[in-house]
Amino acid sequence: MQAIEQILPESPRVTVLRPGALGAGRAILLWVQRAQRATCNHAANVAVELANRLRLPVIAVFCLTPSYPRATWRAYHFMAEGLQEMPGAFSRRGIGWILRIGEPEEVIPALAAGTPAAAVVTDQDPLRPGRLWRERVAARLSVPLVAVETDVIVPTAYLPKEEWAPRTIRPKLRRHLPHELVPVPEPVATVPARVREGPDPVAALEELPIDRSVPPVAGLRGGATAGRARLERFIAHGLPRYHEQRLNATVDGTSRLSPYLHFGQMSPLQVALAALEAERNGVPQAAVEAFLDELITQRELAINFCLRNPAYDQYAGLPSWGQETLRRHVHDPRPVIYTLDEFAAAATHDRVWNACQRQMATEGWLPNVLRMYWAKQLLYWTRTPEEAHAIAVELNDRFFVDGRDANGYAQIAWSIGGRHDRPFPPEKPVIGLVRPMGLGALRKRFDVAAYVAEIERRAGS
DNA sequence: ATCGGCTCGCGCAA
DNA sequence: TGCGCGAAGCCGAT
Repeated sequence: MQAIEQILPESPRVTVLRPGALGAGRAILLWVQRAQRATCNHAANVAVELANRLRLPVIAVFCLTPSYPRATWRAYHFMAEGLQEMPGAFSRRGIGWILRIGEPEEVIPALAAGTPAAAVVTDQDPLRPGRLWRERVAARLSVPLVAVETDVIVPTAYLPKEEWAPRTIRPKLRRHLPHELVPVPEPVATVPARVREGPDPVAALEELPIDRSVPPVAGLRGGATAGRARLERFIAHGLPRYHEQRLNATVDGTSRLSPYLHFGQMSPLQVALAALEAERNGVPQAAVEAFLDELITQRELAINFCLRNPAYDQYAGLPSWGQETLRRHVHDPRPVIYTLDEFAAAATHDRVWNACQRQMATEGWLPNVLRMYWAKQLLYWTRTPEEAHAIAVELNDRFFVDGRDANGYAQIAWSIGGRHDRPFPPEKPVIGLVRPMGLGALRKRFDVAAYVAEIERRAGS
């Protein structure tokens, strides 16, 4: 039997997680985990090309697991709406679909043995839970496992070290963009798979032991179709003035695509190509440049942080200068201390902060500039910076539809401890040299009172 | 209204 | 080894 390494495409996106000879299987399994979409998916392409060569069908599998840390009804509902579209979307490429409830390390090896599969192809995830799943599945499989990276524009293999700041990663990413910012092919399976198996994912949530205290967001729909509609709306209305308005929390000028990107319902490449297309159609270059810096530089810096720093969601993940300066001020008096529950209930003395927390709790989203203000204020109202960091992660992951995401962990590390940032003297009480961000910074960008009034109005109605 | 200075550490030039 | 410069700030001088 042929070794898997010999028939895979030579690509920095492809990693063999379990080497070996191809099994005498009847299908290639495509284990869908992070890239929950049927198009613009390099993992699906590798699976289809491999299967076509072996004259086998491709079957996509998704494991709906109840055990994901801090799994909420809100996030799972959004994800499940996306999963509902997948059997149809995959069938247009001749790919089958199986949805199973259970842990990947049980479901995937059992399915691979039962089918039987010649090999398993999956996507990549920079976060700890996804990496652990892949390790455990690889250990239990008896056929090869191949991971294909499809949720970054520039493959992470080109960035083997932890990057210091946007200015260090930007030129490295830029060098690769001419080669990476091109449409991906959409090969169709020549041996179609007709299998459609598994419960309706939204209905299946009823049975899962997830956190029901955080309900789905009213009026927000998950899935590739809703994501595409939002992308088109953003390109038409938000993108042309993005460079002027992205820090204005009272204008809906940001893309709000992060939940769709988080669950892989959209590909960042597809979004970037749409922005470049808009530039050819007359959208100002400065606007597109500012947007692509968020989508590519900042997003892939966050992914690099999570992939290369084992403490990405912990206090130890802050840079040493940040930890040291916070340490020096750990005994500075704090005017008031709140508990996690008081924060979660938006019950502080700060109306602006409470408005942020309220929007987060009801809409599962917050404009970027307010995420920073929100996180930085926690330093003043907790006993230690470790506690501030832990509370930020806890509330981020509980309430945001795009929680448990590399972007969130990087943004918290930036806000609280200056990761990817620099010191800002003079040294101030509590925060030391960490860049301050008070109401003044917000007022420079938008009408803060109008923002608070709008959130309080929505909460009252 | 705009501007420099404030600190730290990286990346590059020399 | 030196030098320029930076995720979204703040303060005070002009």
